[in-house]
Amino acid sequence: MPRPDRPGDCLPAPAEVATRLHSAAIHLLRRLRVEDAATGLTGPQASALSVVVFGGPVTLGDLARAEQVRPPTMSRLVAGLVRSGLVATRQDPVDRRVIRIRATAKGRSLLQAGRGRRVKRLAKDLEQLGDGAFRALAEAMPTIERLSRPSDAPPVRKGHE
Amino acid sequence: MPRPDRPGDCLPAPAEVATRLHSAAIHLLRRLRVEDAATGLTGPQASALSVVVFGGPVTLGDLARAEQVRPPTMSRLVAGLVRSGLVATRQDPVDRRVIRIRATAKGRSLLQAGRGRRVKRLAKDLEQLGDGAFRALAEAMPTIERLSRPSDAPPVRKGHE
DNA sequence: CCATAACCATTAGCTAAGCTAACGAATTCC
DNA sequence: GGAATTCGTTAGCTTAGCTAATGGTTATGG
Repeated sequence: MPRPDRPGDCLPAPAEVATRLHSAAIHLLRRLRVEDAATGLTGPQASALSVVVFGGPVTLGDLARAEQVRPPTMSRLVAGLVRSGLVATRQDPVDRRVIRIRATAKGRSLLQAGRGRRVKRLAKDLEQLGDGAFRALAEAMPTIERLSRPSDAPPVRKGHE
Repeated sequence: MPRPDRPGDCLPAPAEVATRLHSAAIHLLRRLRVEDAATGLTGPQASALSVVVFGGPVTLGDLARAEQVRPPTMSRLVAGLVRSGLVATRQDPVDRRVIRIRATAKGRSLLQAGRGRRVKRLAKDLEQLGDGAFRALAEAMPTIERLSRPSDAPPVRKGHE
């Protein structure tokens, strides 16, 4: 078992980390998409729903910014979620240009179910990882999330749990 | 500065790691897509080209399996790469059903250029990470790649450098 | 106080990526 | 040699992204 953080071992080049992270992200999403299909949600829909569930009532523009997507794209995503009864929109009474989007009870429970399903899928692999590898992953998560967020992170609380 | 791997600190729940990894992968890809656009390649095209460049001549079916995609999808991706002159296809002389896909010189140099551009984008963030965070990320990379690959990893060498 | 500017969301129209089903060509097997 | 299998492609659909243009609301300023 290699001692990972001894001071002398050579760090990989940033170029290599960037490329491998890119490739890994693509393939990870492809794997998880299989599980997401079971919820009836696509990846982007699930991600947007997560923001709505944990971030409270939010406007479409905020949601688009949080998801790093253009307003028309988010408009269509939200339309799908409304059609499925997972979120509800309401016109803001004070500024009638904006709409407030909030999750329904159905949306909240579906998100929980999706999480359960995704976990069940990864559980096997996470078990096989061994304590060291899992710990390494857990410790890298904040860094990965920071990299995944644009340099000026929006104030919208992503609220994963 | 927190000492990260002391034995007593609590590990996060696998459910949380799974969900956060899912979300981070989505957002990371969205960020990198901006840079990929500069190469004229989309994410899936760049990923497939990477396999062809480092994996040597490969059949379409192998490529589809390596990229976890159905043959028709890969067929279209390869067609785009051929149209751009980045890969060349040739019929296998012994089994004339299969085609051999290999990278052109243009394809190899474009992949290098794309890597450089992606690195330049991430370099700023990687610098700001600090040594500890970068090291944590580097150490988690093998684990992430393992999670991103289907349980029975295909024998095709992905060869990221 | 009304006109113009700015802002928010949507519509229209495009491209890319993913899928299944069906098919043509080539190989293998009996 | 004919049937079954395998490989790749074609056809047709859905979703996700984008830009440009539009309509409705609010803010500004002369």
